[in-house]
Amino acid sequence: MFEEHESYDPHAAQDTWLPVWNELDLNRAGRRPEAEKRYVLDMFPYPSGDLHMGHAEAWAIADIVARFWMRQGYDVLHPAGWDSFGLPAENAAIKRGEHPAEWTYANIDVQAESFRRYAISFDWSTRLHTSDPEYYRWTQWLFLRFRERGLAYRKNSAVNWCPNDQTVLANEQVVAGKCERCGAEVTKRELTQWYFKITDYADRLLDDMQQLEGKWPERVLLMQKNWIGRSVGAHVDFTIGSRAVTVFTTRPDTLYGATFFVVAADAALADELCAPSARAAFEAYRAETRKLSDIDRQSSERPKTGVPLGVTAVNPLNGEELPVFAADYVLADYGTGAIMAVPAHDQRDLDFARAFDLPVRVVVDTGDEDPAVTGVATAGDGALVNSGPLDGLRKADAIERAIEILAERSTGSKAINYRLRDWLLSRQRFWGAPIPIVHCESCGEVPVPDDQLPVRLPSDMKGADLQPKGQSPLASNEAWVNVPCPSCGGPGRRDTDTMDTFVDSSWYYLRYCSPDYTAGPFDPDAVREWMPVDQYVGGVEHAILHLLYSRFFTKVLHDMGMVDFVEPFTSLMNQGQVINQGKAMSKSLGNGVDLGGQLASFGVDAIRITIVFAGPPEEDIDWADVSPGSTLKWLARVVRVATDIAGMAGSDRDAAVDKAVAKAVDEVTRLIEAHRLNVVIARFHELTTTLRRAADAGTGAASLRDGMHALAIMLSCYAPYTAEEVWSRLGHDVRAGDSVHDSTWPTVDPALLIDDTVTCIVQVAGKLKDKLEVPPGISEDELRALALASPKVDLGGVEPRNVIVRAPKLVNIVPG
RNA sequence: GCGGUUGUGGCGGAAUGGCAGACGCGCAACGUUGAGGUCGUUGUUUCCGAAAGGAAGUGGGGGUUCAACUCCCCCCAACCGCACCA
Repeated sequence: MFEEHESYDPHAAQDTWLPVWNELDLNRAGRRPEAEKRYVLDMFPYPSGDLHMGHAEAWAIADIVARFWMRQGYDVLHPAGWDSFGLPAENAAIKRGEHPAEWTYANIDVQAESFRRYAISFDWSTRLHTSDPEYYRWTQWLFLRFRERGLAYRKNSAVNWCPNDQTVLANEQVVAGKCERCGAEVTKRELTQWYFKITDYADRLLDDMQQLEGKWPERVLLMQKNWIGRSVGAHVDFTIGSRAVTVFTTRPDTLYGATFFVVAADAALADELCAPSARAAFEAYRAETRKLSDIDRQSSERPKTGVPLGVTAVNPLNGEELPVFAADYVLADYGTGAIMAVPAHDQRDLDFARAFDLPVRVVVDTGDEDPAVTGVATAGDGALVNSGPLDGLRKADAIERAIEILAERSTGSKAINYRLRDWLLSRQRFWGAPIPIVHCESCGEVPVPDDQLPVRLPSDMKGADLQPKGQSPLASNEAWVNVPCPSCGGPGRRDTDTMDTFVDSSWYYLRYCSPDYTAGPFDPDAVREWMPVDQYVGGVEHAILHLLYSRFFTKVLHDMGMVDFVEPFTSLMNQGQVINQGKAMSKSLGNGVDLGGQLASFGVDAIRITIVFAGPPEEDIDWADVSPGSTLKWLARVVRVATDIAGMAGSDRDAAVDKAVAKAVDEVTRLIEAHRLNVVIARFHELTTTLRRAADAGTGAASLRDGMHALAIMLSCYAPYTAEEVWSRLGHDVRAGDSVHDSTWPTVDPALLIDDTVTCIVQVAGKLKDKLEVPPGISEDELRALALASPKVDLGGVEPRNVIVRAPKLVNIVPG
């Protein structure tokens, strides 16, 4: 009965509606001043070339949430910006003989255009770039405030060094002993560097996770918890010569089992303690240790090595003298860099003891075999033995008692230690925010006064000027480096390091609330309105870098009185990766899928829907398993059905259609709220089929029009162009401002959700035997009788032992 | 080694105590068409059966329950994170 249709051309729809939307500007935050605020945020992109499949997934997910909230009447902030400082720009600049800004801003323009075409509902007025002086001015300002609070400081220590990128790395940027960015093996260097004192916030970073429980992925919270690595134990003072040397231990109960003492070979302490007679051997060993890369050093299969330092340490509990060794299995920067070794109850100590033929003394009777014989240390619970005043106590009690005794003698106390290290933030590279400090012969470290910020990067350095040389390229720019000391006016030199780009990204979500604010990093009123972020979306790879740093920044800003919350991101979703043929896309495998090509073939909407329909948002998508072609077919079907319905005259209603629409809207609403974005598409398909069939039947025109409106509005979150096309065909004048993207989520009449009859399952011994259509209000007794009367229920004449009735849905008959 | 996640048709996935396999891909058939399918309809877990129907079935084993993909215990496999952190 309906006319033949021309096939739906998604690209024509894109060309039609995108310019109209740009004109209408419907995604502005603050459009609904009276409404409740919602803040949706994707982890902002790094401008490395054009958008790829990974971007397409992350932003599709966040965009659905943002648009859903807009349709629901919230005032939504969905901002756009770029994390635009960083190494790739610098490397590209060296290769091309340019300034890094050229490559960076050209890429940003490409990505911005792609985001627009990909129909992300950004409020473009928020646009920021961390490499803009207007932005990094405030990154520098924050650094200075942190420094005033003692949270940014300089120290000399052995640091992670990437020989390829020629820069230091934070602990978090070393993955399995390799540079997170380039994969080169990380080595150690002794350098003076800037640190943020994140360890001061270790406890609060742990404790405040309570607020995130259930709203952040469990595994992210666990990763952070393990990364912070809180250990409860004791500090114990041993005496070596005339000095006290403190160790950290979680097992003070095993003090009587200590048979030797170990100091980290690369710690200053080892050097200080070393007896003259042992010096030559020690220095040779230390030199060996320093040559090892982290990746070698961290292997637990490596045999234990070490050298005696020619001194002894006195155990404060029993006065025993223990030989002192320097070894590389003790870490210089964990605890105090020194340990008491209890080989019976610690595997590493036991391995060392066996290698060096040292005594093994059992002090906890765990019921296991003697570690000295088996080579397996026993870490379990048991009664203390050979331990003087601790004998007979169980492990937990012995730990407490040992600490009491130590405290009485002032040779120890309860202590908490963290695996978390301070955040090394200085980098010996060019394309980052300069550290706003001037070094002066007479005044020392002098902060650049606030009114002289930003300390701008020089614009005249390009290409080979930026070549890494072990110190920042800025150091060779004499005109930039030499400035008068802000304090005394004498000759000064700028700090030539730049900040880790993770500093930039630790506060961008605050800047988005008032991107043009000039009186501070953000307008406190705007932040009070929008923050914290209601929905944050990003990859799990940032579980311990960006997310931990941002939480730290927020807590510091809270302590400074600048924000009134302690957690920046209320809810977090980690989207999965887009892979191909079972493997991550990579150049070497040649299995990359080009987003631009996919969009050219199938259009934006088909790709967005294909991505979310492929599975739950947090699961990986294998592009080899999906079929954007069939998604496009369905979109075309929706447009056809809409066109047919738009052409139907009449005001008659169809109760079945009304019910189906109400149910679909009700379910879709709840599914989106629960982030079950893939299941929503199934409901869309079903609703489309319902409308198609009813339209073919030719009745209920008014119901069909309402139903198609509801579908268009819901679809607007997923397939913005197709939804607008449908909306327009239904008679709305989009150009005049009547856009589906300014529409309101359909309301549901609760009466329509109640069915006249319910399907009741009849089971015998838990197996399905019959289905009955019954009124929803049926009584238990009626239903029981009805079920027992079913011809499908054959009990062989035996009385049922039990009949479970869950009216009106189920009857389960348990035979006798 | 420690910690965690996941395991459902040929495939992606639905169902989180109550009809296993929604929805889609693929495959097949029928209709429409001059033909084609980016159109419409139907079928499609496996085994037995012509059919009606029956049996089995959510990685494996055990348990709780009237009832288990779902909750509990053990095992296996794959993946992820941390890894000499005292």
